[in-house]
Amino acid sequence: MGTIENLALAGTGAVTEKRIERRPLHEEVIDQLRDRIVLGELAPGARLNERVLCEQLGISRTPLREAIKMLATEGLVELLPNRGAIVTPLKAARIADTLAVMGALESLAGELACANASESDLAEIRALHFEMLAHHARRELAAYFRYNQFIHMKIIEAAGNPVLTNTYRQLNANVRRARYMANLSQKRWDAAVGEHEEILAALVSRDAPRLKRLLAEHLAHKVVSVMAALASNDVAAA
Amino acid sequence: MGTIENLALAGTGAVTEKRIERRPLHEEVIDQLRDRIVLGELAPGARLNERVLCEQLGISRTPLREAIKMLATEGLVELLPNRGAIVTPLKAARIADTLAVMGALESLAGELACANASESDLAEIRALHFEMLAHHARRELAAYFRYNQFIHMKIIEAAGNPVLTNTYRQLNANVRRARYMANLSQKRWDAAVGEHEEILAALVSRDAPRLKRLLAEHLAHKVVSVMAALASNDVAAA
DNA sequence: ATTTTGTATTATGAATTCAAAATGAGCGCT
DNA sequence: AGCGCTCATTTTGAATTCATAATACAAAAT
Repeated sequence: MGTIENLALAGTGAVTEKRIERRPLHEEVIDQLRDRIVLGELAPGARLNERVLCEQLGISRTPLREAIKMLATEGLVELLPNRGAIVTPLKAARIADTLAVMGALESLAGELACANASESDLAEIRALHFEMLAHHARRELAAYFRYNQFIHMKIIEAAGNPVLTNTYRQLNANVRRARYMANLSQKRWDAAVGEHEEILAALVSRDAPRLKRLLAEHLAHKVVSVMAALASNDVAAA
Repeated sequence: MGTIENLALAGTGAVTEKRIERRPLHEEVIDQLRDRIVLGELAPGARLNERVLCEQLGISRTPLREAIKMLATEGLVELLPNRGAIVTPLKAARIADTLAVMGALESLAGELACANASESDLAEIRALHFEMLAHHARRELAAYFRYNQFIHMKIIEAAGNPVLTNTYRQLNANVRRARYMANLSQKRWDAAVGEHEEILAALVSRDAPRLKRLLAEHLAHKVVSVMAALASNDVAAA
């Protein structure tokens, strides 16, 4: 089937950069599983039954197991020797630890972003910010969260340090799971939006010290709300 | 055989908590490979031939491939679709990025360690420090490096944040490879030891701001020496 | 009734097999 | 001689098979 597409493209002469790309199965699988874990579809503590997952994904155990091993080093699943794997339980202490590390990284990112962000980076962040405002105005929590994430990731990326981006992304996956449980109050939601306004302003004016402080405060609030959400339905112990 | 031991123990009544523990093969393999990569035995850019490694390690391809996938998410190897894996090339830019992130983490660690380190943590760090001094006195570079690493890791651990420890450890593995090429000068070596004295003093007196500053300076020097070492024999491009 | 022990079942761990892609050598061609 | 092309070989990707450990269950004994 890919062949036909290629012939068609060859005929046009317009080489769209759409490479054929057959992604390795383990990549496909890891993305699927990661999504399902982050969205809570695979709940914390849930067992990963290889046979079941194989049938659901329509693959054999080999690439599945490779994906599970990779998710384990990402920290999203835990390997229990001879007893398979479970989705890493959401422990309050661990989430708190993760957020602390993310705070340190955001601080670095703020500093670097003020120095290195391109004008187009800023434009994009501003655009995402307005999209987020739109969803806030419409009280669309899920969409708001998504753009909120986009903005934070984009700020990190604007720092221009791929290692930083990667590290942050991995840690983030682990707390995003908790985030989906956090049904933040209207007041807190409004406040968070306000904080984002300030963060954007600090970044645009490339005021690193102020940006760092704002990011730190923003994170501190996030810690409170996430921990509160966890406390309410924290049961998943090891 | 385990049975006999157990019977013998049962007779004594002294139940030593020595569990049998058979580690999964992929763990054994990942440790072996990680060591060989960090020590440079598997050089940056080197291809990982599955058949060859299987024979050397005396295992089948399945656990080997699992280990390789895990090393890939750790960043020590790169996966080239359909063409296997190579040891991640040491690029100066990437190392610099990694060190920047580690700096942010050390800063956090310093703060937390001043607040959370137990007295036994401090005692252990002091002990390691003296071991390091001994190797410095004898001009045993490799042993010095090892204890240097121990000390830094122990400070991180003393912060009492397992996520921080893990994250730092992974990043560290990536730069340690470069470190082995750094044949630092006598003068720099002596200076580094002096810095460690100060770091220890700041930690013992739990002077967080001072410790953070000292760690930052120490890292800055490390950046210089590592980058210099890389520049001299930087060839391994992707 | 409860606990323990033996057995059957199931799930995971690892090796092997099969398939597909990439590499490399030889060959004909211009 | 240089170049591209085909085909054999090698190597990786994925599925399957085999082995072993964990679990569930039933029966027997206390």
